[in-house]
Amino acid sequence: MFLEQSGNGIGLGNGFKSMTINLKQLSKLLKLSPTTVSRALADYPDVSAKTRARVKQMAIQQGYQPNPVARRLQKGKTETIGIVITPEQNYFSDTFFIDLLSGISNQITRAGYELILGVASDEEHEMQSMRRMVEGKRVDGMILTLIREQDPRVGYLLDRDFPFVLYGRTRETRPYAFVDMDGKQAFEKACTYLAGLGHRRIALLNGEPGFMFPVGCREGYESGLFLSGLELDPDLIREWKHKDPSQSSYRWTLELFKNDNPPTAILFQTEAVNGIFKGLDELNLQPGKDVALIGYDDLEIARIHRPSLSVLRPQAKEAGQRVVNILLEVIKGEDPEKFQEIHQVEMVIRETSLPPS
Amino acid sequence: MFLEQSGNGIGLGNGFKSMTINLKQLSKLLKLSPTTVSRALADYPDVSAKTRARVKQMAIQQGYQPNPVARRLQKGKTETIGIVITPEQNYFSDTFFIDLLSGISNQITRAGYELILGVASDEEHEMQSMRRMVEGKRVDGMILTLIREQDPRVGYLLDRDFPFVLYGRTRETRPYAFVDMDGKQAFEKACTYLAGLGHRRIALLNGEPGFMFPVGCREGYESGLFLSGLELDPDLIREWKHKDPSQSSYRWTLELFKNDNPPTAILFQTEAVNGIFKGLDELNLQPGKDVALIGYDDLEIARIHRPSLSVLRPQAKEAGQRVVNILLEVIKGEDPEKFQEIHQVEMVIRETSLPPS
DNA sequence: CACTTTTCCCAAAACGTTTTGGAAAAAGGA
DNA sequence: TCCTTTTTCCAAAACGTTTTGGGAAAAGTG
Repeated sequence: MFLEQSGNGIGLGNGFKSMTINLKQLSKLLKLSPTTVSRALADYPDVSAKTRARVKQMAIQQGYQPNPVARRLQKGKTETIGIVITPEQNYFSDTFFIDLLSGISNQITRAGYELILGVASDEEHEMQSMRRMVEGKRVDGMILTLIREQDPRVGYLLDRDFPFVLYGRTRETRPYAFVDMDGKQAFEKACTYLAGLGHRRIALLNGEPGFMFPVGCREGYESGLFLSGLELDPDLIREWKHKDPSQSSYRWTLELFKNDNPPTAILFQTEAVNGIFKGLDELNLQPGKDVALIGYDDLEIARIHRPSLSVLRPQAKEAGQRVVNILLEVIKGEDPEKFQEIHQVEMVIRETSLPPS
Repeated sequence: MFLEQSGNGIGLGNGFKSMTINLKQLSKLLKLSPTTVSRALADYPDVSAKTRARVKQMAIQQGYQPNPVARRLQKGKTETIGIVITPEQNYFSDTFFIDLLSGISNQITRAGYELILGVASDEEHEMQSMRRMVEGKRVDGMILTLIREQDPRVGYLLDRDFPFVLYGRTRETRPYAFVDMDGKQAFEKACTYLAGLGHRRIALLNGEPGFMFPVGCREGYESGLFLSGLELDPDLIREWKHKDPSQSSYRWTLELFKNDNPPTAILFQTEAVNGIFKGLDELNLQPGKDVALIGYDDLEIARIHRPSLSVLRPQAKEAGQRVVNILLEVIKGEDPEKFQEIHQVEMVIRETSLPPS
């Protein structure tokens, strides 16, 4: 008897039985105008408490949910934020990135937003994918990860005042919003800890230059050495490659111990641990016993290996949530400069950080 | 002089300088109606070749891109497809899943669609996230991965005729579209290969029951044994846990060799390789030399380990692309029953598949 | 009672497209 | 020339919301 108009239920070409009701139908059911129903659901003060309750109850009973596409058009917002990931960089190593993504996703959902994902095979496609999102008006804001020292994405977004937040930092003088882990403080802490145990030859097997995160790690390493009264020896610093962390770190491990005065401890990103273990094994050195190890990131391998690996543990999930909350503020129009967070990194001492033998 | 109306360029609350032009403005520039411009760009035959060319050129020059939100509202489609992933299951292990996702993402972009991602911590949230996408009219179709034997998601989507495609299969009598790897054929091939080398005691370290993919693996294993005239020995079959593949497979490896008549070869999912290597090491057994190994999935560790691991290699990227192409057909209204694909799995012989010593 | 204020509701416009259903102009046919 | 067909274009409606700008009724005030 009602609902004679607006042939609903045959939305798509296929037979999807849309059992959904729209605003007009709902308002007819309530004998109210669409305006009032809309405003009742949005808790506007100019609709009486009684009708508001009535509207809300009927909405629940009918399972009404406003069509997000229509709302987006009217509001001039996509209620969507974008992220582009690159598989080539071994970034999905175990739990770290997925934890970050998990924090991001949950917070986005909580805000009623959507997360759209791009997967790009290289830097060029990464930029292309982002431009499609931005220029195609598909997102209200962008989240950037795995930041490079010179990162064209940041300049691009700054140039058009498009809202974005970095997980990480870059070399850029204009202010922007970011959430970063205090890699410097973390490596400083790990380095002074090892020095405190009596280690005098501490090596750094760092991430690939060009990316920003190894920069902080190195600063912390150098600062840790200095605070502990140790000399910096360039022979104790090596960099593994993103393309194959295990292979390159394996080779550098072997090389580090060709040194006349080899290290008694190594700091590194946990991503590279397989290669280090393999190298040490080949050299008949026992991890933890003959060489102390502290990795950055608490991956599964770190926990299950025997001896278990001491690590620096960033709170990826929390960081992801912060990134989203900040981005939502920036989208609202807040000044990005106000949102520059550096999160502390916890050190988890397990079995590979003993004094030198 | 033109463009006096519709204050463009101040879309969002922030200062994003939208340098975009909309259809109305473009049509005014061309001294044509929006209708004609829209139809020209969509290659309708009822607009002359001359004006069509003129329109297209101006569109490019002005950088016009139709607002996707407005198009979606009018077309009654979201041009979006959804996927929900669960981090708890160690699914992001290395390159496999990201390859699948990469294939999915690229194909979706090519179709002008969007991929929205949900991250759920458990089965309940997984369902919740999917329902939000489906009932909230946020997607036109769903992609499901990591399928369980009894998977409520499939029944849910079938019940409401909502378009979806599985990567994998489930126990469900009603027809549905899927792309699956031929795990059975793969394990059969690996098993007969090992038997052909002279192995008589071949173990299976399989994935956790409840999920669908170990079912095919086991079938192939049993069939391979049968074809090779070998007896099935239940003592040679063990199952690792998704929560910690390494730890559980480590324990099962030790147990397998407590057998009076231990295996000379092991078939398994590469995900569990760390635990197996560790177990063999502890037993002073050399992988490849004392025990032949073939893993399912070609992860980085398989390639870089010495000896390198022989593997069964599914073409994840291609599968991802097929999943999307099929889903787009199903969304168009094609019968899902027509799209049931089982992809062959390649065997890559490396160094861990030698005859028994 | 007359006037003002507050409460509660709604019609119409707007968001930017695509589709519908012509209509005018040009071309073809007798 | 007159009628029919084809070509080329366009005004208006529609998609489903939210927002704007009132307006009628109720309540308060003197």
